[in-house]
Amino acid sequence: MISEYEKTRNINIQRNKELLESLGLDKPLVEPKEQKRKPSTTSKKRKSTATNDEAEEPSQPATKSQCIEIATNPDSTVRRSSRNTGKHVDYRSEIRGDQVLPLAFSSGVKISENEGPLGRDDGVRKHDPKTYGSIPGVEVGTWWETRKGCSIDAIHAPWVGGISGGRQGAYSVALSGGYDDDVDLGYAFTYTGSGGRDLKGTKAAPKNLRTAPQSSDQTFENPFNQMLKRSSETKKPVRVIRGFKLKSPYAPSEGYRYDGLYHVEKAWTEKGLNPKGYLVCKFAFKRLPNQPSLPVREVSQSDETTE
DNA sequence: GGGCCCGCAGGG
DNA sequence: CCCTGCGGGCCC
Repeated sequence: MISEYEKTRNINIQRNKELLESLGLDKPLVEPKEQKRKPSTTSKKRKSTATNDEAEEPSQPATKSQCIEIATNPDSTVRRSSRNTGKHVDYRSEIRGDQVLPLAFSSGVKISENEGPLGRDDGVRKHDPKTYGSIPGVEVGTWWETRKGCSIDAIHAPWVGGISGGRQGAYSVALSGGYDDDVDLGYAFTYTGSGGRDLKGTKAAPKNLRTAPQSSDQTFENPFNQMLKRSSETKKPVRVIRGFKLKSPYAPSEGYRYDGLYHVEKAWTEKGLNPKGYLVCKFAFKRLPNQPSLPVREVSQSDETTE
């Protein structure tokens, strides 16, 4: 028995896929090369492309070779899971003891060995997140345990919000599975806008939430949705991070990963995947060429509730 | 697992 | 100031 929710979701996903196809986004511009991870033993070097300024120019994405050359530091690859926070897990002995590696590492979900926050530990930014294009020193594939790390490294400033931007368009977006009918092809994806959620709850039950179910239409009046629409006009590059909650083969198994620059190809509205069919703002993203290929999860996500 | 409630950075 | 938002921690 397929639930109404499932049915609507399948329809929406199909529609969004067709939309991406109609835009020519069903295939990557460049076929991803095979991801070879050579077990280098050279010391870690972090190339900081010292091209600051230029908030107007899309800065160059890091090349693939740059990322691969970063060596594996055995001590720094110890990965903590946000799900295990406060559980007093000795990750180091876990790895050295029984050779169990965290999934994010063993399945090759990372591209770069970079692990944030980079640079400073005091939480002060070295770079301004209110810029278009890449952030100096932060390679495509850089991984953080929490959204706070993304913020410190100026990749995506908001700790919760999915969209950050300015007058000429969005600076960055976070894909974290907030909307079930979004389609993620890696090199292209659909994204749902902000708003239309009742974050306060009722007077009787003031929840003071940060996220909540859809309870009204989204519109392009919403400043964040407006920014993304602007992006589709100005073609400013948008930084994209993918989070572990995203249901996609391109999602990291833990934490958040910087996946490089995308363009917003189209903005539209459609009936969203919610009980009342409230309208949502939708956006089609396309990844810019000449960036490291995205890692794919080996374990397929068979979390379909097929019963 | 789910419910609740919190700080925080950003934008108006 | 105010309010928002694809987190996260804690408690159960």
